[in-house]
Amino acid sequence: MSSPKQAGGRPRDSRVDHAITRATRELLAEAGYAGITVDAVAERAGIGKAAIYRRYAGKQEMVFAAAVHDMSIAPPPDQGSLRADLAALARDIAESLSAPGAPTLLGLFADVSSDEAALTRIRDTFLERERACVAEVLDRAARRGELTSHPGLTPVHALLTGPILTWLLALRHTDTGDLDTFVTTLADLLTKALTSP
Amino acid sequence: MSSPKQAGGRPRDSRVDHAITRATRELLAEAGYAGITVDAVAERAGIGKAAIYRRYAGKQEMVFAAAVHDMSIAPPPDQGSLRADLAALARDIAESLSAPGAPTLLGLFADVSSDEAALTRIRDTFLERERACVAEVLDRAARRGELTSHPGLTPVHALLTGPILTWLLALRHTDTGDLDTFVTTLADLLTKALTSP
Amino acid sequence: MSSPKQAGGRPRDSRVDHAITRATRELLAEAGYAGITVDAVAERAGIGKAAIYRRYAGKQEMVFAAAVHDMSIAPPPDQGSLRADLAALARDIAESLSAPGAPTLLGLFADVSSDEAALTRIRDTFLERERACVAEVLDRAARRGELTSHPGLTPVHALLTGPILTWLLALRHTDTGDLDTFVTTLADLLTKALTSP
Amino acid sequence: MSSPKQAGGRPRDSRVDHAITRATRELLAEAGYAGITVDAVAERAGIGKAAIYRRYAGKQEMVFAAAVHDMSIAPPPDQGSLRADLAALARDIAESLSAPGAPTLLGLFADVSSDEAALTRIRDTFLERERACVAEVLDRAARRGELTSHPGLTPVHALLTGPILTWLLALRHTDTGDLDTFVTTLADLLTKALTSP
DNA sequence: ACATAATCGAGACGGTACGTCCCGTCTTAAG
DNA sequence: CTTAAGACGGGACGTACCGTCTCGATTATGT
Repeated sequence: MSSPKQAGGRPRDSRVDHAITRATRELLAEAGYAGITVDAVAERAGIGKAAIYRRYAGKQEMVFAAAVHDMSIAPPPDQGSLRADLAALARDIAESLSAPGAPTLLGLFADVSSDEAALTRIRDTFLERERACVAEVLDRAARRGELTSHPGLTPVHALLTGPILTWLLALRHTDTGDLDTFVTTLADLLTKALTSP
Repeated sequence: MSSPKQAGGRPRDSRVDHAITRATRELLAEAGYAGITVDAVAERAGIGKAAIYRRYAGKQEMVFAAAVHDMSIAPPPDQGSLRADLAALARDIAESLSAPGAPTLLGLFADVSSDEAALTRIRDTFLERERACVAEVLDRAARRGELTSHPGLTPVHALLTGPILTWLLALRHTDTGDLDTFVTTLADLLTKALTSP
Repeated sequence: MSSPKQAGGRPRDSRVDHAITRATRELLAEAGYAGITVDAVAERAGIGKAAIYRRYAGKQEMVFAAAVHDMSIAPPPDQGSLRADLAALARDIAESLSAPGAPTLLGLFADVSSDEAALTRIRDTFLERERACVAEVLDRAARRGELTSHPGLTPVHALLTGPILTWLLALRHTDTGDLDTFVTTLADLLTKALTSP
Repeated sequence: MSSPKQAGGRPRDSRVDHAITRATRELLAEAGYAGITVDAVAERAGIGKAAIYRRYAGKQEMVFAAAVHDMSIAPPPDQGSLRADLAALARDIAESLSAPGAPTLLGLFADVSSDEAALTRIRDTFLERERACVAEVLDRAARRGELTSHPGLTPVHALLTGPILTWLLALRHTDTGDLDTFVTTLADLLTKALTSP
């Protein structure tokens, strides 16, 4: 993101970095991904546009940098069982994707969907953390003896994140239940799918 | 979508409708949702912009109309078992979401995420069809005696569509397998989850 | 300046042309050539920037079009003598170059001095009119018998316009006299130079 | 121009002064007044921008300092007659204004035309030298008895510099003759104007 | 010898304007 | 009333300069 070059000259002011990130997050929350503008971020942050474009190649990178910061996720503490671990992880993922995260992430994916390099960067930054959490949870289950095998990391990851994303985006308004109920049901179904012989 | 007013005067030219739809789809494939412009569609279609805005309320509606046409799905013929039915349905959904469907749908969702009315329209047009297919497949399983109960339509729908969407968008590049393998694994896991006691 | 293409489509709105020209002239008078901006012109005129860039290739062309309109010059009515004709013409030129004309013209010359094509266009539009006036005045003198020969159109033109421009730009603040006095002295000296054997 | 403060500390490096001046002149010749930038001068000179702003209050001063260095003129040696003196002086002035002098001077005048103080500084530095030369030439003529009276320093100055500036800027491309011919004609006409009874 | 102080190149800073692009609307003439 | 063409007001984009500032390093002078 930032240029690694920092030989001579005045160093970057970290207060500017924070001001950009904070302003971006505020405006994402207020106006959403579609409604954010670089000029508005600069004005809100009290900085010049050049300071933004010195750090990020464009609006997408700026938003990405601000958004992923809200989406940092860590493996949940061991809950004692696969079902409880999955429920905890699902709750974490759901929280990280909640407003304004999900639409922002979606807008980003849509915006960069024809830019393979940018897509890869987003994937690597955001998805890899989730993937590592999934791997940790499955490892624990294997160590407990709950699982002797599983269908692979990617399907489990997809079955965990995909339904949550879909529910938040589209099904929330259809469903009669709330997010907690959905997440619990999801963890339950996923546990069955993995532990069924 | 189209204006209901069409009393007297020259009737709309249906070739214009088709030209708009075809041009939109071509440009979606070439440039993606973020890269498409109304001017470009009009030029490619050899028509005027007014002809588009007479039919659609905006860019989003135009794209939506063109995109959902590729996404119409119907309940698959009875495959004899829940597992096979789920696999067939998953395959149909995966196909309907394949390029350029998924990023387009995402861009639309992101664009309209702050417009509740438009969001509802997209949801109702696109998701209801899927939901009906899921219901049909579950009904068949119930009639066969494979299922005595299930956790509700929405969770099953989410567990079917969500992982496919996520895999197409993000995990495809990580996974070693192909779409068919993933879809089969998904149907398998889902069957276990539903039929496990 | 304007594109000659005008086959189909909505025609240019002449009120927009006038609004641009008026706003440009007002802002030139208020802020000078260096202080004018395209955004300010658009705002003052109550139009979009695109309407300006549809007509002019850039700021320079816009300013030029507005400035030359103020600088139209015509041969003065026959004053009965070369001296009186020159005095009248000098007065006209001085008026056409007076604020904000002279600095504007200068800024333009400086701005485009490395663009031979633009320079030629300015020259042709502005200087040719003056040159024709000089020619007319010399012709009259020849018909009256005041002149049997003259050193050429260009030197006379230069001796008329050059001193006025220089005085307005630089010497006005040094000189004790006013513009009228200077113009009279100039016409007097020029008459002597031309009629001296 | 330069700050008078220079009590303690590291003294200014005169190589920096020369590098600035040379780079400014090179870039003026290449890109003209409108095309020159402070960053470009600094880069070309291999120095930092601060070194420029430590010496000059702004771009205009920097350019002015570099440009007038090419424009210093002195009274020509006595040529024995008013006509010859004027021709020699006209030639000197023409040379001092030749590329890139004239457009640069113009750009400066246009840029500072709303800044009375800067305008005065340019005028005093540049025009006063010319004015002194004109005075010297007229004095010689008076001492020779060629002139008993003249219309004042300012008109003569305007009639000498103005036509040359105008010719260089605008008429050069129209005229069939060259600068030498024009300068000779100018000196001739000016002599007639001054010596005619 | 060593602190003081102004210099140096490099480059980030807040601003401002540029010229381009697109949106959704409006205005033509032709059919 | 629809059509193709295209101008309209509005507004965001990303770039380029301006003149200021901050960094670490250098280079003289005054003690």
